[in-house]
Amino acid sequence: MADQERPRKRVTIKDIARSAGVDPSTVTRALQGSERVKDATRTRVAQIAAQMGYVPHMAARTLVKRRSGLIGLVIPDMTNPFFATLARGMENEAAKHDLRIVINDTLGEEAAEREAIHLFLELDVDGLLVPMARCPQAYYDELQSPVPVVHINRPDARHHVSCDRMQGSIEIMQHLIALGHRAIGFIRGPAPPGQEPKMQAYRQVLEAHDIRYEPDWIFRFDGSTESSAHIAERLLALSPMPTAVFAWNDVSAIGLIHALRERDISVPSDLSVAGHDNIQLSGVVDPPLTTVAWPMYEIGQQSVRSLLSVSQGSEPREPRIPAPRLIVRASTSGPRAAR
Amino acid sequence: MADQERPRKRVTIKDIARSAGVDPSTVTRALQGSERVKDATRTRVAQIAAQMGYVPHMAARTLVKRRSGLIGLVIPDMTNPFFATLARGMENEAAKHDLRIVINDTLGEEAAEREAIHLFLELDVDGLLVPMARCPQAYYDELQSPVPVVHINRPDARHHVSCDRMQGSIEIMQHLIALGHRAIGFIRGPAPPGQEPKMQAYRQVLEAHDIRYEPDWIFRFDGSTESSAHIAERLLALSPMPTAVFAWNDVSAIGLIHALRERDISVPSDLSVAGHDNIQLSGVVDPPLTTVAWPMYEIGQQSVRSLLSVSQGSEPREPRIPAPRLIVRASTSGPRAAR
DNA sequence: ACACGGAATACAAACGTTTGTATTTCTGCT
DNA sequence: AGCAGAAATACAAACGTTTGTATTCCGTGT
Repeated sequence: MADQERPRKRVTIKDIARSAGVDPSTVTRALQGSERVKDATRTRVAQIAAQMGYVPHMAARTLVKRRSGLIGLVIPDMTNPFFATLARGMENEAAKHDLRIVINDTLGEEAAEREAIHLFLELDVDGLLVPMARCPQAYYDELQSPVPVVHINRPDARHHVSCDRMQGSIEIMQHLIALGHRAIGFIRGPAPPGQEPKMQAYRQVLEAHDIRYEPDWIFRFDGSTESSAHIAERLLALSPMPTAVFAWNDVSAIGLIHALRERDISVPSDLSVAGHDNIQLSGVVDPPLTTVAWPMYEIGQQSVRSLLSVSQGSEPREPRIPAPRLIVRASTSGPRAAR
Repeated sequence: MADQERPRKRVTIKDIARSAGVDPSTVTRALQGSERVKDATRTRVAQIAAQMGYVPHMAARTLVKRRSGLIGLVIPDMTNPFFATLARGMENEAAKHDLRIVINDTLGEEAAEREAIHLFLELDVDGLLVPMARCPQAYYDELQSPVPVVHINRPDARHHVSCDRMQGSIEIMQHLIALGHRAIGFIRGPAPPGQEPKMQAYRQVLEAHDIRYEPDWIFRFDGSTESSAHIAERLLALSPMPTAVFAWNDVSAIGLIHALRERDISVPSDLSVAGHDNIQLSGVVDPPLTTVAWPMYEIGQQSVRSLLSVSQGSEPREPRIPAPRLIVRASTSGPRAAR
């Protein structure tokens, strides 16, 4: 106990230099594998450094090189596995370029987002990756950013990587219609309806098939269990009742299915339900969800590549992102009447 | 287009000094709100700094102050909402002490964990927070760490914050037994059985009630759908069949329920299933899961507090963490025979 | 008028690297 | 042996802050 190891001084390059009997500058060069230092010296220095437990001091390096080798990632909601996958794609690509990703969570709050950006600016990151930014675009423009920013899924931004945000939803709708559904409800999320590409896709496909848009068939989900119950009630009160529902994400879809089952409506025999996002549980839930998977990993990789182009001053070529993928499982089937 | 804003030079304290007609040292002091500078100067400097868009350069500060104001958090699996909540508790507490949390994801891989630690060491973090460390304890000991480390849920570590890892499981088991179950199966995770507190709790409660331990009733879940199906098959092949199953986490419980339903076994009427973790979906799934919630947010807060004590050299007092909480929902009920 | 003391500010060194340039040390060639 | 040229290394300045100490400036009391 009480082993006071704390006031342990950091091993610096000078310590190594002294111990190796060379100049600090030779040590750096040796450690960097520079050609300018003799093989023998290089290995000797490396060995001494390892043995002394040398850890480079990023702050000092950042100071003189004027770049930190860090990329700041601003995550709105760590809880959402969606972003976790995105982050992993980024890390994978960043590693190839000797860059590291540091993450800051914002809880989806605008103030926290600003703070996160500020932290990263102080950290002198080489780039900023901002998925689903909360702050207005104007903020990112004004922020006469000394650092390149790439947004994810914000098509109006100066630099961005996005996959087609309507495509997956269109496929879901087409899938439902192909099954024979004509009366299809939609569950929307917290975003204003006008800015919701899923909603746009919903209306667009209806229109393409000459199906009338029914405002009564739009429901709003706020994340709570009560919300699901409420939607189920409203749904049951409708006549005619829709035969299918397209939910804006998997959680809302699963919540709805549960609320329906409690009311003796079974999915998909009485009503088809499709989700969006392909979260891990969507395949294991009962019934397994028909849903859409976005290529988040690839988007993550691509956004790092774009960031690199931007920081080299070259306009990144329009990124090619694989399309969202429709995943048909058991929560959708033909409507009762059509069987 | 092509607005070349990139080679924008950083505004430094010297720039402000020049513009304000004072010495750089006065600027720092003004910015820190030191008493040594005249009110008028202080406000003038602050104003100029704001107007010039000054952002402090952490690297420089870190260099001279020899502390970064950063805490490194090594997250094994960002995908797990469990850790997201933990991280938020940490952020909340850290903010109170002017500290910031930076996160690095390790995918649960040992090599990545080492790298993460190394990055943080380079970053000169003031502390390390390591939940569910993968690397052997010896690594953290040897790593004659120049920085305090607090582990989460690793009771054998020098400094750690953990909640009682058996308590919740004991309550689950007692709950099942109180319902009348005597034949209870257990689904274990990837960890070796000996190191699994849930398994220990399982056996301990059985023993306390003079119920014989049946090795045949232990199943292993690896995260896949097939694994769930396989467990269901094995379960059905048993005779007598257990009347309840305690699953080591919610995902495995939900997977099992699904596999059972496909085989016309309904939960809880034919078989009770309890989970662990209280993930968001556990309340919304069908049937809603009986499970255990760990106070991750509080653990997060406490671990930052402990880190602070450790870094001040004082042995942190044994942290008081609220106990895990049993959440009884619909996936458990009395066994058929007992009704 | 003078020294005194405190308030306000300026000076300068330091933190740990990197890097351009100068210097030394080799090597091979005549 | 002498020398050019390359190879290896040393020197020194710089990056943007902070902080201990020195300096200047003022008002006050005698």
